Amino acid sequence: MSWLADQGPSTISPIAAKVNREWVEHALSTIKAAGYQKSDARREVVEAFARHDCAVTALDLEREMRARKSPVARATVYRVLEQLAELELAHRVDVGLGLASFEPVMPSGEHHHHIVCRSCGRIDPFEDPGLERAVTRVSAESRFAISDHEIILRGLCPRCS
Amino acid sequence: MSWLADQGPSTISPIAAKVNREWVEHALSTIKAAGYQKSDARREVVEAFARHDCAVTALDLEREMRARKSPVARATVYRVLEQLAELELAHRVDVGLGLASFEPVMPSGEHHHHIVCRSCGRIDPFEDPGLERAVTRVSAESRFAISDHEIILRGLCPRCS
DNA sequence: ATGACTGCAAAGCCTTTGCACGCAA
DNA sequence: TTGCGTGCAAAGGCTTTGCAGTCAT
Repeated sequence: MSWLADQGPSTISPIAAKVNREWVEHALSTIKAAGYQKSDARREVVEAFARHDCAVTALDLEREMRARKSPVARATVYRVLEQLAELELAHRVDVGLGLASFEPVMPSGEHHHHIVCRSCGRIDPFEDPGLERAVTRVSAESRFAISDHEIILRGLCPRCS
Repeated sequence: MSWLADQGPSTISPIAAKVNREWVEHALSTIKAAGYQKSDARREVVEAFARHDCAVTALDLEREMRARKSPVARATVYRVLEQLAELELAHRVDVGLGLASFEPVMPSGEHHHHIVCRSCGRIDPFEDPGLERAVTRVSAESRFAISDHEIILRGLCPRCS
């Protein structure tokens, strides 16, 4: 079994949706406040990222920007994503496909988790308040200072089962 | 921030504990039943693996076996772990450190989840029946045929916070 | 004897880093 | 002008693969 991604776009984010302007502004102002200077490349990455609300990889973003004729160097994509993660504007999620993916952090605090098909790699997001409460309780009981959590369900999607 | 592991043994499994004979026998018989033939290298890997009850990487196992003067080629370690995963004797867990780790699957079905320190990389296991019930409920409600789940809490360990 | 398994080395892939150039402030 | 930011290419690190030799059956 190969769990490394192949050449093509990952199944994580097949489509590029409309950019989330609100999030972009939130992100850009946070970035500015953190002392970073303004640049086209960074804005491109932030906007490309803001078209997603579920896990995307750096390589996906690179491909999308190239397709839109606003190419940004791969290294820069990684650097910007790293900065976003540092500023808590992005969370790294690791769905187990061997490559890092990220998703935007909503200021509202709302977030979701992932169901991954072990056959086709399809990823669906889900939310569940009860589960969320349970995780929050466990986090509070822990001796760690928990700031984040990740839940992944694995199985076969309707089509593959 | 570098999230790739460095050269040394990962913090995931600092010590090699006593081998779990019971699990080894369970594994070896399952492997045999699956049609694989007997070999020293495979047995070594299975035994090394059976010394762990939390996440270990292929490279950890390679190092441990070499330290025990029973070296097994890296490629073989990966191949055996892959076979174990296929036979559901091991689960791949992805704690987000950029390398794949595995843990033995207990026939009893008991399992735990992980708390990862985002500063030092320390990984603690935890169990929580209430959380487990919530995940099970969500899994059942999903349209996927869920066979497995993974929960990761991230934050700062007592020493780092 | 036949096919499976191992070890070694090379290749692949994702990610990071070094460095020279360009741009923001 | 100063130094941050970018692009390119090379290096790093984990994982996989090809192949020849060895071992189980």
